[in-house]
This record gives sequence, C-alpha cells and structure tokens, in this order.
Amino acid sequence: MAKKQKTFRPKARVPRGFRDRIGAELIAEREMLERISKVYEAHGFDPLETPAFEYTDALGKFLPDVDRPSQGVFSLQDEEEPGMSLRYDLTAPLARFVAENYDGLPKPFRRYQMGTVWRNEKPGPGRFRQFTQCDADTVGAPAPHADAEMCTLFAEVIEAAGVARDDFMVKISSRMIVDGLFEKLDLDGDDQQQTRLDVMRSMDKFDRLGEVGVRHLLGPGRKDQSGDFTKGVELSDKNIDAVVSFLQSTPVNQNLQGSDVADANRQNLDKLMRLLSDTKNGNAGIAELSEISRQVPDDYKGSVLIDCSIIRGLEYYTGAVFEADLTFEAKDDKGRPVRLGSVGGGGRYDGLVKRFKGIEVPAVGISVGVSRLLAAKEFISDDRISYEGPIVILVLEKDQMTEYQKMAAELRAEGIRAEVYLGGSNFAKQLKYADKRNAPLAIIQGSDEREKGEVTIKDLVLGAELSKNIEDNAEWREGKRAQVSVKRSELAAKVKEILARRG
RNA sequence: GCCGCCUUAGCUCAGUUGGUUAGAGCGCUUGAUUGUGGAUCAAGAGGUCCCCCGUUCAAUCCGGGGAGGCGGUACCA
Repeated sequence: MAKKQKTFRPKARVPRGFRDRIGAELIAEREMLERISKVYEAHGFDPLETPAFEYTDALGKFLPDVDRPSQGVFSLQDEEEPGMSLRYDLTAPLARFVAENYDGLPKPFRRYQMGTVWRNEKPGPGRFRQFTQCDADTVGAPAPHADAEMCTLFAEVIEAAGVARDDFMVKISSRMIVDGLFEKLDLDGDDQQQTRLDVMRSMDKFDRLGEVGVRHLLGPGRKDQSGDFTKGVELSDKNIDAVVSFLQSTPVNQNLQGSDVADANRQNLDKLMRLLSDTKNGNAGIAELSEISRQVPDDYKGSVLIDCSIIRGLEYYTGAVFEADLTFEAKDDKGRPVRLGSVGGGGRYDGLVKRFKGIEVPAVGISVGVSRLLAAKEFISDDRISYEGPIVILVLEKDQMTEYQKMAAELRAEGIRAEVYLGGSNFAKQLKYADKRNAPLAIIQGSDEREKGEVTIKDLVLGAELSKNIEDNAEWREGKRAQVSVKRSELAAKVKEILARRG
C-alpha cells in the first residue's frame, strides 16, 4: 500500500522583520548613498569597510552581559570562542578597527562608512531587522571643534539627500548638562546610577508622551492605552518639577527657522545658566554647547538648535549628543498625520576605544538612517519614486534575432538601456511586456519595415496619454500617432532625440 | 518582552446562527477585434477559509494552544 510520498515544500516567505527590495527602491537608495558619501568625502573623510561579523565581545559595552545575554544581536551558535555576531551598528566596528590599527593611523582619524547592520528586535512599521546606516566619525579630536563640524556635516548631508533646509533641524544637547541637572537634584551619588538611567529614559519620551506622560513616569508610573503599566521612578514632586522645567527649556512643537533659532539658543543657554551654573558638569556642558553652536557657520546656524530634551544613547555618550529631525507635517494614505521624526543621531563618545586599548580616545560621530530618509522623501515629493525601464526591441521575425541584438547594441553604445524581448509571445503580448517594464519606447521591425529598410519607434508614454481619449478599439489601433518610422540607420539618433525631447 | 485587535483567492474584502459545489471586485491567464499596450466582449485558472489539538454524526465557523500581521508599551549601543 504505497502511499504517495509527500514531497516537502518549504514555505516561500521572507523572514520576519526582513524584506526583499527591488528596482526603483534600490536605485533610489544607491543614488542617495552616493550623494551622502560625496559630502563626507568633500569634508575629508575616507571610506572604510569592515566585515558584517565581529567577535561578540568586540561589539558593545553591554555585550555579552550577564543580565541581558546578547539581546538584540544576531549571534552564531558555535563552539568557537568568543563567538561571532552580526554588527548592530558601525561604531563598535570602528572602535575595534581604530584600536587594532592605532599606531598606523593618522590622528585624528576621519572615516565614513555605509553598510548594513542587523538588530534582533521586534520589527515595527518602518523598522526592520536589517537596514543601512551611513556614518561619519572623527576619532582622536576633542570638543568642541569636531562636534561643531559634525553639526554642519549633518545638515549638509540631509540637504544633499534631498530634504529642504526648512524641513529639518539638527538638535543638540550635551550629556554633561544632564549630569549637571543630576547634581542639582542630588541624584549624582554612585549608588544612584539606576535612578539616573530611569530618569533619562523618561526624559527621552518627552516628545512622544508630553509633559503629563513624563510626569507620570518620573512619579508613580504610567498606564498606557492598552492597559499595560510602566513602573515610575518615584521622584519627589520638587525634582519632577525641576526635570520638566529643564526639558521645557526649548519650546516644542514650534517650527523655528533662521534667526529665530539663534534667539532660541541664546535664551536656552541663559536659562541653563540660571538653572545649572552652580554645578560643575552643568557649567562645562553649557560652555561646550555654547561654543559648538558659535562655531557652526552662519549659513547653517538656522538649522542647529539646542534642545535639552534630546537624550539618546544612555550609557554611551559622554558629551554632545545630536539628533536630526524632520519638521514638516506629513499625512499617510488615510490622511492621518504621521510622525516622521528622527532620521539620524550621533554624539561624542570618549570611552569607546578605551575598551580595547585602555587609553582614552576622544571621538565624535553621526549616523544617518538612509531608509528613513528615503521614506521621508516619498512624503515630500508626492509622486512615487519610479524609474524608467529599458527600451524593448520587439521580436516579430525570429530569424532576425541577430539584427534585433544589433539594434540593442547600437542603443547601448549611446548609453541607453535596451533589451531584446526574450519571451515567446506574440506582438500584443510583447507590447504588454514593454508596458509592464515601464519602457519608454518600443522598437518594432517586422517584414514591412525590414523590406523598406526602416524601423518603427513607438512612444509608449505618449501612446498611453492618447489612449485616454479613445474609446473605440479600431480608432485606437489605427491612429498610430504615437509612433514614427525612420530609416534603419537613423535608429539610435532618433531614439536619442525622442528621449531628449521628453527630458 | 508585555497588553489589545486581527488572519477567507495574487490584492481588497463579503459570507456560512456548525451541514454537501465558499463568493464579489480588482488583478492574472487564454481567446476575439486579420502587425499594436488601453477600452470592450467571451472563456478560464486560482482556496488545507493561518497551523495543530479538542468538542461534535459533521468545524472555515465553537474551545484550547501556536504562528503571522497590525496597534500600543518596554528595551534600543
């Protein structure tokens, strides 16, 4: 009783949190990366490539931690010690590279790097487990000059990526002034590390949860709309007031531009002075922020805003922190407002190389989230990113294949994408194929044309335009206005002309 | 990780108060309009009703578990 053997068919599916990308999206990303790296190179940064894998112990200062075993990192299960993991950012590999090659590198060492990173986290909308980052860092240069350059660089890069200057803002703050705040609140004891972390986490949510939400988090705790409860930090009312007041140094939801930014920065620094001038860290932080913003070139002063609610990388950054935010309003397909938010971050991390070398090496850098920028650009320009397919040369007579290939070669020689139809279908199907490929033109040579020494060039874009006003099939077929016949020898020149006419 | 909602054709969704052949629109395939995309017309393909277990004479529908998706929240170097 031979039962039919069931053949195993794996389910064809992309792994959770990952995605396939094709055509237009890849081309758009490639162009954006090219423009970004041009800016980095113009500033003197050299390209660097490091492998996708690093030894796990090189990856981060939280890894492999006891209480959080490799959380968020894809690791190989292997006998090998210390084991390898996919990099989750480009900064840790940079620190490793600098430590490994320290003696031979020019100092300061300035490199940019674009590459894929992986994070083993729960995916969300616009949030994937594999994505591209584009970083620039200066290693071995102290504040504030290098920090000021990073602010300018950030603005230049985002502008180069295609976002208008009024549509984004580089926000800066400093970990030192937050430390100043902790001094002021008597939270600077060695035994209060955890409290400081919790307070910073709460502060980081200011833009999303607002004053009320943050007050709950700092106090008794907060219940979200699904009924889930987040434990609070249980600060005193007086301290909560102080933290909130600190966060509100910069007015939120107010689109500042140009000289307004300079005013806001001045007011902000004044306020910080009143609040924190009697603290050691606060003073140092204020001086540094003030100097950084002073050193930003006039041209970009309107794009660099001091904003104390910027927190970022809790245990990571030691000085300035940056964040690039999009400031324009966007709506999704259903007309609901969309929070576009941050398209990049960065800051000063003076402790990273120390993990490897034991010596303090000051470093500062930025990281641009390329996919976020791409998504944002789709909101800016309403028309979807689309690109033209190749010109398709139809095959009407199979024995003329060599001739068709010759036509394609002639077009390619002029720098025009062209391909000969390689399927097995009839005329109408071939045109349908060309249509689906988004081909601008189709090249037609059947026996009629061949005998006259001609080719027909059909303008598919114009044809689609004309068809809108035609209901009748006979008229649609007869009215061959969207095509011209030219001498065979003039093919390439004529195609070029038609494409140029359209722009 | 935690909380809530959802899962029926390639896509968007109907539907079955538990019953034999599960539907629509769009898309797709084929054909007609004698060598022209669109429109029109005709025909057709496509489903383990997310998966597993249970209740039942009978489960796409009820119960339990799991997976995936969406939203919120936590973490985010």
